[in-house]
Amino acid sequence: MAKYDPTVVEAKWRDKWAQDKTDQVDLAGAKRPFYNLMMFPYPSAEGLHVGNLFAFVGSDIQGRYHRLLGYDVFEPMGFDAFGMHSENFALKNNRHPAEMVPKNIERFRETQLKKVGLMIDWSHQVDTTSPEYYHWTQWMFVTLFKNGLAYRKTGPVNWCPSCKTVLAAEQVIDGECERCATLVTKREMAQWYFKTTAFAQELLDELDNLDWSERTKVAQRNWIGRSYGAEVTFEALGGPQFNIFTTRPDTLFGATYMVFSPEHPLLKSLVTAEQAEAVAAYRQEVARLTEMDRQAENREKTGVFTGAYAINPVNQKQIPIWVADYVLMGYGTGAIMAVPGHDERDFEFAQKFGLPIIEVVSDGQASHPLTQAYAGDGPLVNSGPFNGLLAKSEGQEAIVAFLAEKNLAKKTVNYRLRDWCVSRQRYWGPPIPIIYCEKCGPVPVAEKDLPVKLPKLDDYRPDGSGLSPLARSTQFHQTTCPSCGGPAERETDVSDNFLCSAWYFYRYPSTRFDDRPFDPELTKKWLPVDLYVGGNEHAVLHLLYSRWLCRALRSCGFLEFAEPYKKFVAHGMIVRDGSKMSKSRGNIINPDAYISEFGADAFRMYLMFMGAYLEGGDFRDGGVKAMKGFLDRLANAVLPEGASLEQTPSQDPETLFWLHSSIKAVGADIARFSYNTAIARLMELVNHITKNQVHNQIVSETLTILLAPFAPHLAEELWEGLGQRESVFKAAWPSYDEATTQSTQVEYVIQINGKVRGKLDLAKGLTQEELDPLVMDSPVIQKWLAGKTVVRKIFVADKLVNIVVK
RNA sequence: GCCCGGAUGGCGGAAUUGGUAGACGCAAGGGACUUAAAAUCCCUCGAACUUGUUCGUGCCGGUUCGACCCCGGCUCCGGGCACCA
Repeated sequence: MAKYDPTVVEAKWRDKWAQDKTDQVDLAGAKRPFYNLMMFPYPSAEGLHVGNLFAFVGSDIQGRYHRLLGYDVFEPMGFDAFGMHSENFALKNNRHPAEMVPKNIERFRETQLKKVGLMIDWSHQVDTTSPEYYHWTQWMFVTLFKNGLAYRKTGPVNWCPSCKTVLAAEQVIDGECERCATLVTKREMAQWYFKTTAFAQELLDELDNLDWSERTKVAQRNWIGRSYGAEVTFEALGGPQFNIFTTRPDTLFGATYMVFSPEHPLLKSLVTAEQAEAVAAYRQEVARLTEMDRQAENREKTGVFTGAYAINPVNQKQIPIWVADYVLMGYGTGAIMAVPGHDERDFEFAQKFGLPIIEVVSDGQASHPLTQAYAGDGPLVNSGPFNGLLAKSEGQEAIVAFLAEKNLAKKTVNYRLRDWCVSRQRYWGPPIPIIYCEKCGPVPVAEKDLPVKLPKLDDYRPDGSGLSPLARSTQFHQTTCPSCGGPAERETDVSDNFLCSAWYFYRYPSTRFDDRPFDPELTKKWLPVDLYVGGNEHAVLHLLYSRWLCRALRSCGFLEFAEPYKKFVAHGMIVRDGSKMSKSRGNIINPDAYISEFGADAFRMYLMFMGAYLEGGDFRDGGVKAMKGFLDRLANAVLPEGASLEQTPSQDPETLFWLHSSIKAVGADIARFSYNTAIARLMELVNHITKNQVHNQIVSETLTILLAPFAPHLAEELWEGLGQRESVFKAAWPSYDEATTQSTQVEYVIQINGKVRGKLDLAKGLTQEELDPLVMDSPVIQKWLAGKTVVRKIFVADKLVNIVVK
């Protein structure tokens, strides 16, 4: 087969696959289930971008490869269509998301996704905006609420003034809104939270046992942020007791003042009359700051004395209590003991406000004024009975034990992770299924009344009032209490879009059930997901939320496993000509144009060839065309024009060597996601076949199967051309003979003092004794040995001889 | 600041355990075919010079018979965390 027309060939097989249901799997009857999941896209109006395709194709190769290995592969696709991305886009274009989103989905699916040659079982789609789906998203909420894992609380929240909604901590990136990069501010609001912190320890510990990309695990570990320390009880002079958290209880004797966070509830009762005004002013000033301002790098410390004193439990010293915004209410207890001698921040603060600095851990130098905080280890000094103990290894234990006896300290663990704020004051999301009754309080909507349908509001703009646009619909928010039947009001916020995506993969196998979110039998059979491929940008968002939800559902008795994904692989990012793709640079790749000109197969192969899949790649314009050229050569190597294929197996040792080592290498490369080298192997095999005019049925069939995961349309066409009736994906991945992959001849490298001086083509498996005379007699080596003394000879079997001379 | 990655020809990138650096491809140059071009095929392609030798995997040093690979110290780039006590 010479040059082929990808438009014709690909359309033919697309239709045939649809007609024959080639990509569908018998979920109930599958014997070797393999759940191959890719991160579902949000159907933006711009259409599928090349990053989506890069991700999908790399995942699809795994799906197709596993199918050829004999697995029943389930590779579903869906649309993550609720959320601010869709809504903001609709707002910008003055349209209604309920009209725009279905059109985008249609376009994504029909004119883009289906043309890429993904092995998707379209009979099990998920659309998070359909009531059949968000029925169960709401059920998740109700279930979590009933099991004490969802609660409502008033407190400071992250507010995006542009999106006019609150955000979860995970959605605030460098103080800015993840969606629109507007500076996030703090606002006091009543919001719904999920208790993510309830499983912080488990989520962290289990990372060690997961088969995940290491960098994803590192990101999660950082985010969960566990630190060991102690909670110590101080007493305010003539006032209440309060707790502080510290990771350095060994430095307790060095505490020269205390700091309360401006949001600390105890502050009001501590402040003295003289300082009340100053503290109130300071608190107001802090409240006005954006998150960005407050956490800005190198920002000078600010703070105000409260007038109150605390008693240090180790030595009964009275130390002043300050309020400062470098102490955060959301971490630990919102109050700290300040040890300026051994903490940089406290040191800076003490310097600025002239507070005393005491050295309690010796840095090994004789007595000297401290010019910076010393955070190293060393013997305790100025610490009464504890002097001389090694601070970190001995002092911590001893001082905590001493206080614990009086019930004034205990060892604790603190996490950076916060509970997940799930309320959103927006329109385009699943309404939170809660009803507020004056008598009964917050009551979940009865399961029989789910879903709470999102009403069609013509004016769905967020108004910044702190209430969702749904609050403007009396018809929506006025209802009756499910518990007592009295008049009640609905919650009008919708839930965070990340709730929709935290459970979608449970739904795929069970899309045909409308009386349960997921079927226990099918879930048992297909979950957890065997392989999940996606972008690392979700390392602490989607991946953490879905891990948490899995544990939550298990603790509620709905799942039998704790981790949703057996294996997660983070693919790399694509750049173009060495720089990031962006609209402003105008260097966005339009996949459709390449696909219509060179075909999906050539485009898939180029995407996989341009770099390491796990690292990402650099897209160069000529690449797709060159890849089409390779596919033409490959087609002609499989079905040579003007020649017929010999039907008996090839006897040529060189051809057999190439064939078997290609099978071995391509399989191994796919297994380790090294697609670029797998394709390079295919090129080498094609080069061998072409150069040596190998016209052989078995060679052609093998090459076709090796190609199939990468270029499925062309593989089908060639397979048919080879006289096969069934899909190539019903064939089996070829096996290879290990002995044949080992050639009998080996090139021995001869080094003199580690430098290559010659090569000898000899039989494999020679012993040092056999090889030695051959090496020593070879003229090239003789030349180098002349006038030298051989000191030593290093022999590496089947590889090299290194002669060390003087 | 702390924690992860990474740096290899003109370019994208290979190198499975410390053992031939530059696989595979792109671009470029030369040639064949052609009236010509396109397409295709063949050859060359890290650098330097004395043409068979020296140098060469971000920089400096070390270990080793031998280092892109291991160790110590840096520089730059990408990512994560960051006033988290």
